[in-house]
Amino acid sequence: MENGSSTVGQSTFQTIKEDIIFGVLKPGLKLKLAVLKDQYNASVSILRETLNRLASEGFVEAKDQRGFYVATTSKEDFLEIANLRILLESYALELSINNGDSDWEGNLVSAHHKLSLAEKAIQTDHFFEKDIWKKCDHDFHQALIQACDSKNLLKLHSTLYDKYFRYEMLLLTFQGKEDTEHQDLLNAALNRDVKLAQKLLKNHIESAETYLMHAY
Amino acid sequence: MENGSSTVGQSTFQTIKEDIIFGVLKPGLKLKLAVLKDQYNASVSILRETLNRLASEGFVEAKDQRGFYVATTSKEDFLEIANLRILLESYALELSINNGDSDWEGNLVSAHHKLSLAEKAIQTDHFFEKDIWKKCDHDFHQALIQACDSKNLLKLHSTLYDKYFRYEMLLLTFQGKEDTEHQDLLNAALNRDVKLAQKLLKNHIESAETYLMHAY
DNA sequence: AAATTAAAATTTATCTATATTTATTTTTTT
DNA sequence: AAAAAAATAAATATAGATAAATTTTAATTT
Repeated sequence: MENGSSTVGQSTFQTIKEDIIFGVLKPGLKLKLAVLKDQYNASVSILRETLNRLASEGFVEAKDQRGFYVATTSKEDFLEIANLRILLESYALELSINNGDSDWEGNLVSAHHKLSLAEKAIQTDHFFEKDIWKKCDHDFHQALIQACDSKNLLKLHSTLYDKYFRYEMLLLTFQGKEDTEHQDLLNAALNRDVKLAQKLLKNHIESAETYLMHAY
Repeated sequence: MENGSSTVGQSTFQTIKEDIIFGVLKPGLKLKLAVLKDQYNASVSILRETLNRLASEGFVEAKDQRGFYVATTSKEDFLEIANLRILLESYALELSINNGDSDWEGNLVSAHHKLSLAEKAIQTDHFFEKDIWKKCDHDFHQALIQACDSKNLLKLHSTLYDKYFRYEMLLLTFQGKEDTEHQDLLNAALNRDVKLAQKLLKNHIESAETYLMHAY
């Protein structure tokens, strides 16, 4: 995973965050500075800055005087996150649908197209990179709510999405199911049907939710 | 403002955060490390950790390679925050009212009592510390939603509350108005009337909102 | 042998000094 | 006056040193 970020701090942050999301760094793992130093080629200061940021976002737990740990996972935590994602994404979706112009539609159609390509690829090509699909899924959901006109909301949603996605990665061997959910969501959004879009979104998140809960 | 926090990092974080919320550090101010070093008696490492955390929460803006700034304020930002607060706090309130046991009621009554004392004090005693009142108001709203049974939600709400509160501090000379809003909210919660409580909460936040918008 | 205590080793938290970039300001040149 | 070059300031990054706390290990006691 390349990281063209400008500073060492930025790229270390990105890398460790992704390693947590994709399960490379397992829940509960103690993040010893000396180990991370070698593993990520960064100094202690940079690592502490990074871990503080990640702790603030909730991907890392900072225990006073006894270091940092990868945030633990639980059924309860997952349900909280799923419900919050529904709440925020539904709200953002409504604003966005009522607000979106032709640029919004264009970007949305584009994001959906890329996503459907990735979904096809992932079904045939077994070695298709999960992180590409992740990015497409993320971009599509971002595109849906992009016109909500609230930076604060987009930021909150983005973090929540990442946390939700982490559970998908941890619990799913694969998200191989044939589905028209994204297509339906796209259509509802383009038809400016807020209620339907919200309903579909809720189902979309909850269906993954149900599926994931079995894995626990 | 005392800070009995365990580590230097924790207390520096608390102090700077409060200075931003209470307007000691003005919006847009450049936070030069050399200056902060003297001002807060902390080393560069600690300050960078702190500022990274605050940036992650949105109280500070981190510009790559050109340092940290106190987050700027705007009408739009304030409206976003107020609306998000209504969304999250309403949702949490519903969960909490449906969930709360007698402990919850007890804490709530207690928090309300302290708040009303502080509100009385602030009307007579002109030198009554704003931060005490702030804490009481915060504690009351926290107590309302405490039984929502979602750590993620409580964390998100807490940050949002602080941001909202910052605008109150920046724009309000004083919150001197006689009001029964908190009392009404308490009663609705104790009566387990979700709809009424949500309506009152919305009014509560929006009334301050209207008031603050005039100040801009 | 289990529990307690003492000692040693590890790790975190913190600060300082320093080097390296990058950004900004000032000076010089065209 | 605009562009280029030089000088300055500030942020970023690293390393190392020290103190304080935690964890592990060893020794002692019951």
